[in-house]
Amino acid sequence: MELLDYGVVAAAMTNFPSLGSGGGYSAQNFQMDYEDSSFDLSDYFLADVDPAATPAQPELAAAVPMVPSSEQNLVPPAVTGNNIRDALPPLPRMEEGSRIAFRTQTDEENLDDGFKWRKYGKKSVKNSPNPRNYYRCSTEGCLVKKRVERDNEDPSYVITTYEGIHNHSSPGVVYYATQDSVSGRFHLSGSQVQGPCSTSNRF
DNA sequence: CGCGTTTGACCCGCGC
DNA sequence: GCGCGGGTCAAACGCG
Repeated sequence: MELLDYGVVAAAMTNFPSLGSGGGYSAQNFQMDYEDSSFDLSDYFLADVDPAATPAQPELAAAVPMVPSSEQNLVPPAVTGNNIRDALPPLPRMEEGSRIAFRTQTDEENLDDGFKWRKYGKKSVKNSPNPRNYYRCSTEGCLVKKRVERDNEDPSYVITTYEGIHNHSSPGVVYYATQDSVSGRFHLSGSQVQGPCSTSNRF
């Protein structure tokens, strides 16, 4: 298991833009699952969903711990009220085949992450009673895929695996990073904005 | 009618 | 070469 770099963090934000906001659910304790070595992906997030949390105050509290220690000097001293994409240092370009996975405690099978997905397949998986669903981003020209399956060991969790990077912005979601003055941690917040979907490339 | 879902068939890589 | 498992295709169907 490797630590995430900024590119992966950005991928997480880009691929999961409304985690905790747009879908009507909230994510807390957003962190890497360092212990889980059974997952064969290079990047693995654990997102615990608190259904009682208000959608208006989402937070992805582990943005800073995901930064490799060798690059922590790149963290800006304070980013309050700025777009997270402006606050972070230049991102390394993710290769096309990059993947990222989340484990989310939710009853929702198909999480609303702000993007429009089209289901194209369903397969039963060996050693798992739960089928795996395959989705493609329905935006024209976007080749991002995601797999969604229930956790074999704990059906209350849903494992969502994203493959690829969106070549367009999420419809109507903007991110803000704020820093907790007490803990020094950065908090990532998302909010819906009005207007047409931008199709410009990121960064 | 357009778009999304369902589902069986098909393809491909891998291990034996 | 064969079987198995994972991933994708595409026709049929449903829904607004």
